[in-house]
Amino acid sequence: MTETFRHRYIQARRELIRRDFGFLNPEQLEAVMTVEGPLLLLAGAGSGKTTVLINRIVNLIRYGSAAESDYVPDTATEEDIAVMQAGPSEEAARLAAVDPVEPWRILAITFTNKAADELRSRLEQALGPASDDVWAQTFHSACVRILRREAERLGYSRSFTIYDTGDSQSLMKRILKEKDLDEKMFPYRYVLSVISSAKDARQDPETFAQAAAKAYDPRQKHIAGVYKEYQRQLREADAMDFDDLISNTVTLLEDYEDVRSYYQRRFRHVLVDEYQDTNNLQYLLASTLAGGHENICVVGDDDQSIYKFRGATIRNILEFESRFQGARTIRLERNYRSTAHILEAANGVIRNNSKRKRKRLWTEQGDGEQPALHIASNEHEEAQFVADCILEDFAKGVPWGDHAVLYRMNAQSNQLEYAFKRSGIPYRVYGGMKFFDRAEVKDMLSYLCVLANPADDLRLLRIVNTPPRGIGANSLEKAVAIAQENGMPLYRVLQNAGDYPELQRSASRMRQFTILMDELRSLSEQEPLDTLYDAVTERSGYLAALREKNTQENISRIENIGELKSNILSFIKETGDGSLHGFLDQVALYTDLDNLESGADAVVMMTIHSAKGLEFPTVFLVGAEEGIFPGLRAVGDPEEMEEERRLAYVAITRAMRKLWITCARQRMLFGRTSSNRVSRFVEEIPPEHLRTDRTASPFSGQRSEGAPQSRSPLSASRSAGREPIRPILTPSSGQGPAPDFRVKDRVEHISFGPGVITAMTPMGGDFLVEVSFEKVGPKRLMLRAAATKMTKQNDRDESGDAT
DNA sequence: CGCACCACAATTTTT
DNA sequence: TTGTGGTGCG
Repeated sequence: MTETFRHRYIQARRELIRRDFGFLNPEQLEAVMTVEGPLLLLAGAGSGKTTVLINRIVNLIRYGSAAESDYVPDTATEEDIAVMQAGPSEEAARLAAVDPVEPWRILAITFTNKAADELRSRLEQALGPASDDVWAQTFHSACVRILRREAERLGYSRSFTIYDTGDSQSLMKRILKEKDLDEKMFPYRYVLSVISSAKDARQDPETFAQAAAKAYDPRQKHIAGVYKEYQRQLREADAMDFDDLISNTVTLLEDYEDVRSYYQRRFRHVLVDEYQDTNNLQYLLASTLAGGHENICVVGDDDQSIYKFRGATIRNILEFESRFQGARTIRLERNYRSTAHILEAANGVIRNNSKRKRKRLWTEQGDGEQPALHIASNEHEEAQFVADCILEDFAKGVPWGDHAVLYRMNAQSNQLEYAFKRSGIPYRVYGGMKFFDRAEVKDMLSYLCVLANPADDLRLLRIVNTPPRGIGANSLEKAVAIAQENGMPLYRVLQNAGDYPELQRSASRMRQFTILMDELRSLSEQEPLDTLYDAVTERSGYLAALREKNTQENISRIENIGELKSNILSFIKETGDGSLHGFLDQVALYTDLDNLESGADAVVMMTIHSAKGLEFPTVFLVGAEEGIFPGLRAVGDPEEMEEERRLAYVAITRAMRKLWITCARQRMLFGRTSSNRVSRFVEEIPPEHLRTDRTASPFSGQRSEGAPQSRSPLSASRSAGREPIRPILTPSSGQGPAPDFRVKDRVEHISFGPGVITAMTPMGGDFLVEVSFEKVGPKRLMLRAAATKMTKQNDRDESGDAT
C-alpha cells in the first residue's frame, strides 16, 4: 500500500464525515469530530449545544474514531475511496468506521428529565432503534440504575426508597422537633442545606462532627448530631435522599474495585450536559466513570451558572483543563437564537463579571430590534404595559405563546396575572404547585410507598390517619417512641399494638390499619398496578372521605387522584413495566411532568431560573430594579452579584427577536412600598443597544383611574365627564375595511358570547376595544383581530349612539 | 380531633 | 400582600 493511497484514503474518510455533518458550523464540527480524550465545550447560549451533543454521539456510533484515526484497513481499495467520495451512505459509513462505539457504551448525563427525553428522542431520530441502548439519563436516574443492582453492598436493600425534597424536609422537621432545637437558630431548610453541602464535600456524619468540634459556630455541633440522626433514620427506612443517590454511587465506585472497573470498562464515552451546574459529587461521579479512558466530554456555559445556592460550582468548568490532562477546549460562540442587538446587550452585561471564561456571542441574523426599557410608575402600570404590548402583538397576528414574562421572584407574578386576566390574555404560570406535590397525590403515593417498603416510617406516618381512622397523634407518638427504643419499624409496632399497654386505646384501630395494608400488599403481588391503585383509593376510605363533602376543593382532589391513575396507566403502557417499584422510581425522579409544550397557546410566565434553556420570540424581563434584580442579598457580596449578573445574562439571551425590560419607579412588595433605582444590569447594557421608552404606556392615564379597583370597566364614571379621548369614530386607518363598531354596540363574539362595547381607544392604526361580556366579564381586544370573531347585533342599545 | 384564628416570614429550585 | 405553621377552643 503506497503512502499516497493511505493519505488519499484517510482524506476521503475525513471528507465523508465532514460531509455527513455538513450542516454544522466549523466549531460544532470540530467538537463532533474530536472523539478521544477530555473535551470541554464552552457553549454559549443558543449555540446549538444539544445538536452538537447528539451529533457527537451519532459520530461515535457511526464512525467511531475514524475522524481522528490514521488507520487504514489492509483490504482498502480504490473502490472504497470512490464509495466514500460519493458521499454519506450506509455502505460508506460501514467502510469508514474505525472501531465504532456500541451504543450501550455511551453514557450521556443531563440534569433534567426533559433534557434526557429530548436527547433520547433526537437520537432516535438520527439513529433509529440503535439509540435505545445509549444511556441518556439524568444524574439521578443513572445512579438509581446502578444502585438498584448494587445497593446491597452498602447495606440498603435493592428496593430502597427514594426521598424527595419534601420527604427530606418532613423528616428533618421531625428530627429538629425531637431534639428540641430552636427553629430560629436551626431552620430546617438551613440544616438541610448544611447537610447537603457536607455530603457534597464527602463528609459523613463522623467526619462532619470532627470538623464541627473545631468550628467556631456552636450550631455546627448540633447540626452534626442532626446529620447523624437524619442518616440513621434514612437507613432505618431503607431510604436515600437525592444527594445520597449520587453520594452512594460515588462511594460504591470508590470502595468497590470490581464495580468501578465494570462501569469504567462498560462506558467508553461519558458526556455531561449543563456542566456549569454540576456540584462536586456530580463531578466525582462523572470523572470516576470516565476514569481509565478519560473520554469525557462536558458541555456548558460558565456564564449561565445560576445554581450556586444548590451546590453547583463554577469551578468544575473553570478548572476542567487543569483537572484533565490534555483536555481540549472548543468554544461555540455563534448564536442561532437572537438578533445582534440582543446579543450585544447580553455581552455588555456579562462582560462585567470577572470569574469567567472569555466568550463573545455573535450572530449573522442581523441587528434586529433594540432591546427596549420601559419605566413604569408602579407595578400595576408595569403589568398593564406588558399586557398592552402583548395585546398589540396579538392584534398583529402574533400568537400569545410567542411571549414570555420573566421575573426574579415568583411573588412578582401576581400583578401580571391580574393584568392578563383583565385583558383577556391567556397565560400559564410555570413552576407553581407541582402535580406530585399536591397533598392528595402525595397521600396516594405514600400508600403505594408503604406497600412497597413497610419500613418507610415517614410515609407511614403520613397516611396512618389519613383519612381519619381514630388513630390520634398522641398514641402515634407513643408508637414511634416504642419503635425507636426497640429499633424496629413503626409498622411492626402498629401490627402488634396490642402487646403494648400504652397503646391499648387505639390498638385495635392500628391493627385494623395494618391488616388493610397487608391485604393490599398481597393484592399488589397478584394484581396489576392500576387495579392495586383502585383498591388503595377505595379500601383506604380516602375517596369515600372526599366524596362526603361536595366542595370544589374535594372535586378537584378526586380529579387529581384520577389523574394519578392515568399516570399509572401511561407508565404501564410506555415502559411495559407494571412493577410498583418501577413506577415509584419514576415518580420520585420525575417531578417535571407538567411541561410547557403541552399547553394551548398562552403567554408563559416564569422565573428566570426556570427559563434557562428555553427561548421565546418576545421576552419581557420585569422588575429590573435594584433590590429586586439584583436582589437585596446580592448587593455588597461580589460573588452573589456575579451570580445575579449571570441570571441577567440568561434572561436576556432567552429573547429571539424582541426584548422588553421593564421596571417601576414605585413598587409594593410584601406589603411595603419602595422606590428603587433602575437595575445596574440595565445600565451595563451599552446605550447603543438599548432604547429607553420614557413615555408612559399609552393607557396609563385611563388605567390608573379605572382598572385597579373596578372589576367592570364599563363603570359609568369612566364614560362620564372629562375624558376627552372617547372615540366614536369608526376605525378606518390601516389596510382593509374595519367593520363599523361603536361604543355601546351590542356584539356577539364567537368564543366569549354576547357583550357590550364599553370603550374604544385608537392604537397603532387600530382600536383597542373594551367589551363587557355577559358570561366572561370584561375583555380588551384589538378590534382588527376581534372583528373576525365578533358580529354586531342589530338591536342597538336604546339611545342609538352615544355622544 | 378538627377547625379557626393569629403571628410571622418572604429569592432562585433541573432531581 | 400572601401563604404557612402553630396554638387554642368547641
